[in-house]
Amino acid sequence: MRIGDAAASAGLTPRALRYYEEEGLLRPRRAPSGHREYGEADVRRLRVIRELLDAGLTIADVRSFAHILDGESAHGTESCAVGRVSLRRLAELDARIARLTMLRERLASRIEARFDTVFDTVVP
Amino acid sequence: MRIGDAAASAGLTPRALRYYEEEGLLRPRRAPSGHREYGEADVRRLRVIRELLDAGLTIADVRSFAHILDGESAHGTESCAVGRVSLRRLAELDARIARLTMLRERLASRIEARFDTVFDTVVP
DNA sequence: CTTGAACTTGACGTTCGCGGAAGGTTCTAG
DNA sequence: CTAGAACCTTCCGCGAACGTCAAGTTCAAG
Repeated sequence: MRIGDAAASAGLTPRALRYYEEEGLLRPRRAPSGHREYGEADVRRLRVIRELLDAGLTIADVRSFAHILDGESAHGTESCAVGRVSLRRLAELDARIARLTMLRERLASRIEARFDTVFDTVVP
Repeated sequence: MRIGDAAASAGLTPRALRYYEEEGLLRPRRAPSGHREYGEADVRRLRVIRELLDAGLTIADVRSFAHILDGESAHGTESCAVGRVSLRRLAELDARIARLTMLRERLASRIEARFDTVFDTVVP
C-alpha cells in the first residue's frame, strides 16, 4: 500500500504522513524505487496518531511514547510517564473548558442585559 | 496616559497594544507628536480583551464582539443586527465548548482504556 | 511506447499572538 | 542642554502542523 491509499485509509494527507515520518512517529519501509510502503499495522498506527492529535496531544507528546502505541503492553515506569503526560493534557482541556464556560456565561449575561428584547424574541 | 502605563494597567505589553490596534480592536487617539494616548475607557476595554483572549477566544472573535465591549448603547435596527451577531457568536462559543468537551471525553476514555492501572492509581 | 497519475525530495508559505531588534523621534529629569 | 527613557514604524522570527509549489522519477493503463 502506497502513501496515497494509506493516507486515505487513515483520514490524512500524504503530506501529513511524510511529516509524521520526518518527526519520527512512523518508519514505513521503502520499495526499491524509493516509494514508501505502508502495511495494515502502519495504518492502524496512523489512526491512533490521528486520534491522539485530535484529542489535543502534540507531535512531541505522541513521539514521547510512540513505542507504546505499537500495541505492546505498557507497564512499569514508562506507563507512569505516559499517564502523566495524558493526564496533564486532560487537566489542560478541563481548565480550558471551564474558562470558556465562564466566558460564555458572562457573555450571555452581557447580551441579555443589553439586548434583552432581541434576546427574548430570537431565543426560544 | 501613554502606551507603557496603559499596558501595565491592563497587564499587557506595549507590543500587544500596538498589535490589538493593528487588528482593529482599539483606536486610541494620538498626541500631536504621534504618541498613542489611552484613556480609562481604553484600559477597561483592554482588560476585557485580555480576559477574552485568556479564555481561549481569537482576535477575530474579540473583534466581532467589539460593539458590545464598547459599552455604548446600540439602538434601533442596529441593536437587532448587533444582537443577532452576538447570538451567533454565542452559538459558536457553545459549539466550541461542545467540541472541546468531546475531545476531553475521547482523551479520557483513551487514557482509561490504555492505561487503566495507571489511571486508577494516579487519579483519586 | 506514451501519457498522465502518483510518487520522490526540497524548500518556502500559512496562521496566531505576539517578542525583539533596528533606526529614528520625542519626552522628561537633572 | 543633554542624557537616557519611552515612544514611533518596519520588519524578521517563533512554533505547530502541515499546505503548496517545483522539478524530477516511477507506476499503471491503453
